[in-house]
Amino acid sequence: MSTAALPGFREFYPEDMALRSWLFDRWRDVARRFAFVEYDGPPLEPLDLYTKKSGDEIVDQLYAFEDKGGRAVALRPEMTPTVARMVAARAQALRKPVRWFSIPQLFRYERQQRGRLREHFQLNVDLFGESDVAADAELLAVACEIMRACGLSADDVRARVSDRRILSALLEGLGVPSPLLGVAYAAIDKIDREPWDGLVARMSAAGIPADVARECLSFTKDSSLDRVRQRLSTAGRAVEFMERMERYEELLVAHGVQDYFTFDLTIVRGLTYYTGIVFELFDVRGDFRAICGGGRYDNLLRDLGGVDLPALGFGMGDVVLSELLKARGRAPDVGSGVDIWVVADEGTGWREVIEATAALRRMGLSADYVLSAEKLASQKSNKQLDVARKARARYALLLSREESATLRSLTDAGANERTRVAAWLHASSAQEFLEATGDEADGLRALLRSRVTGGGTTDRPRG
RNA sequence: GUGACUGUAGCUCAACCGGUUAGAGCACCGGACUGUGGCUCCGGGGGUUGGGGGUUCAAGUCCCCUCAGUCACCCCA
Repeated sequence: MSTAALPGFREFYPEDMALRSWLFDRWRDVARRFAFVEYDGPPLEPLDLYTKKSGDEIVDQLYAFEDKGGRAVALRPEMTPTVARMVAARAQALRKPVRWFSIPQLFRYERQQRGRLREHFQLNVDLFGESDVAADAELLAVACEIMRACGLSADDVRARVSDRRILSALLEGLGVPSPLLGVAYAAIDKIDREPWDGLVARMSAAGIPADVARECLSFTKDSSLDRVRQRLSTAGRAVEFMERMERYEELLVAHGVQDYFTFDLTIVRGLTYYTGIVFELFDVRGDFRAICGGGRYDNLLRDLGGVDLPALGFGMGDVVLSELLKARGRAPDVGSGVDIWVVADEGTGWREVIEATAALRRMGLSADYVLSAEKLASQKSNKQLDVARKARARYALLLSREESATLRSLTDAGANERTRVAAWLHASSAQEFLEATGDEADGLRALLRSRVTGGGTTDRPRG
């Protein structure tokens, strides 16, 4: 019996955890800037929550079992049913529009591949109670600004945007009978992955004339807003959807994210509950799976037995995005160590080191030292500095007698300064330190200010 | 769930046609040296060659099974 981690489940060593935290920080920060607030729900849910609405294929891949009370339960595979239930329960009381986000860990039992595990963390951003297309644009802007916050420009990633109502109107206009729209969707979904002859053959076998099938593929493949508008000029309802899409693009310009926007009718999202504009984020080079996907699902809350509230949202997983960031060299330098390494020098010992370290820690700095009292006594200061460098400490504080010390930068040669330890040794906060030191210890003061104001060490791009 | 390919130290890789005690770099640990530095030198720990079975005088190497990973289907958080 193996006790290794289960297939498809990850262990986060500190360097992995640093990247994950870095990513979560960016997710939360952008969501906050867009005025979304964070919520969470249960990781374990009644099995029925998913079997009722999510479709059979998702049910096949559920982590489902019977608990000790005989209940049929499942680890959550997606967040949407949970948030729909939560919003529906308080729909009357919530101020609209409702802007919520969450970072749940989700589970699916399926064979793993690169970018697809049995567990992942997924940012979910949802907006309830607003049917205006402005909400659709706002939602995509969140996703695009997250890309920007991660250092990914429109040269790296693009949003491909579609609307199934436009696609279906177009296909029907081209001569596809409405009962066969599903067949056409399936073919269009594979438009870049399979030879067209095979796709046409499959469509004609299902009853779509071969020339119509070929026209469907070639038109959707190279569709632009202008071309589609010309083609749909006579179809009344489709024109309304096109005008909505054009308005959407204007809004994206105002949000400053139009560079990321691409109109692309070949996006066919799998989930059946989408009702309007849908989008996916892809890396431009096409090396990875979709980074993010979402859209409008105006009927879901009503269908789940709740209230009738328009809704839209997206999910963005941590796996593909992390891989993309690493592959493009945009992942942060996560090897950074502590702020200060305290060194015993000139006959000082463990007592002085620990007292100084404790004071630094109370100020809010991270501080470390040679933990073994025996080694601390025997190791020369240079040996301790080597240890500090290997630990990637940013500064070393060399304690000497007369309660003074030298602050030495380990990243910036020559940036040294003397400080009187006695002045701040008993400070219990950053504020006390700043008051006690006055004009002295500029380096320490600067370090402290950068730490207190949130200038982290983990947001430097890797070279 | 189906198929193909790949598994050697924490990482990247060696090991001739099947032939002695499976090696190297990086990383880690200890020491020497160096008083503005991410050196240099010496030493050390670390492997049931994914696991099990088989063929053979002899298996990291060949065969079978299994587990894991990668890729393509399926499908898509």
